[in-house]
Amino acid sequence: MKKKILVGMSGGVDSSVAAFLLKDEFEVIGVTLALHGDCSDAVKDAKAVCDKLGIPHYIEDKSDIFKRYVIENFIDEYRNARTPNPCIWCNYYIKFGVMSDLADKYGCDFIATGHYVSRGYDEESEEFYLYPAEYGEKDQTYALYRLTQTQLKRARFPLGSLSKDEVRKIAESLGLDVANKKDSQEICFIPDNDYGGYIERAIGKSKPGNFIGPNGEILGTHKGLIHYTVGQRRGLNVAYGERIYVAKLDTENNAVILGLEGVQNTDVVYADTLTFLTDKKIDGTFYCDAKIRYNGKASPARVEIQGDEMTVTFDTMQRAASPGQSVVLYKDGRLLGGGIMKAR
RNA sequence: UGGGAUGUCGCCAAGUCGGUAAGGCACCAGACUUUGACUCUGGCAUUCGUAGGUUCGAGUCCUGCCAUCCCAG
Repeated sequence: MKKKILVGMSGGVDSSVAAFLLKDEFEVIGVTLALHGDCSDAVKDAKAVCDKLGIPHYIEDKSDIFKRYVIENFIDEYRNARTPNPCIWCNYYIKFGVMSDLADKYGCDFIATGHYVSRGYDEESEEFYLYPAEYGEKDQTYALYRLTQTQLKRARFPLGSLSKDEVRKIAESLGLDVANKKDSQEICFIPDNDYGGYIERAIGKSKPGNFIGPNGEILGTHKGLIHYTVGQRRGLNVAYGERIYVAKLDTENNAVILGLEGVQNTDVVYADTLTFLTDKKIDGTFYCDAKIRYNGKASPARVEIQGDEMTVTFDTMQRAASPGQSVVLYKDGRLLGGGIMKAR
């Protein structure tokens, strides 16, 4: 008898094709989570796909827990002049947290998503690991670095070795309406992409302050710290004569410190809230590859871990490492783990 | 009030002997992107403080006026 697997269906191409690919090996059910706002389109699309694939489809409203674990953290981080990455926590708490509970509820052995990552099993350590998608440009390991062995044990990622093109082709061949649906982007719970406005609606207007130039001069008035992030150039409305970037958010003085090209670069970042995919103890100093943003490639770096904090020193300068974002480590082609960056 | 200087796009700024408005920054749009950013591409002054004059033709020459800045008072 086939094992039963729960596929998280967002209504997009990726999860749809993932569900299809698992049909041979598993008894598949599709679940769409209602997490925020109006999900009717996503639900409708996912339902249509499931009907076409001939698998059951369920809808689960988890907006309360999404709000508590993802949205509130997002707002809190901005309130502290940091730049959060909500997708990281959503994957941890929702996609592989809540979904695990749902797998139990529906009697499923496994959980699958449409992430472009691959999972492997290491005989020696008897542990599962994740490694980047074959087509690197779509790799999503960065967003999954907080997963644990427990979560990994249950997870399946059917898209790890496929390209986006192939996935769309499969969807097309199945006659799925979502085959050419545009990729989702931006923060899912902020459809108009105005995160500043979203936060201000939640916690009130952010307090304006000064833009401080490279020589300590006042260059203008900013709209409130939440509107800026390290490395940002656009939207400053400061005509300095050459490109100028946010170097630092100074919460003490409610000021945005600006600097010329180069100030946003650094070769060392500090992180805490560490987590690793292995259950084994990771400690000490070692070399590996690391990256500080979702898009982009990992660069060689030296990692020094002390307790729940680490210092990552890159061989080459990195652009715009913002407190609140994650630094993710890779070793021997595998996802190792990572942490949340903080100001020194 | 005397003497000097300047007034070209939101900001900075090119504009020879008058020949039919560079560029940078900002801004806007698009591309890229399951986070924030970055980056890239495209757009962006029928008009040169203002009113006249000279000229085939003026941002560029002449005159008046206005504004700003500086030095004298």
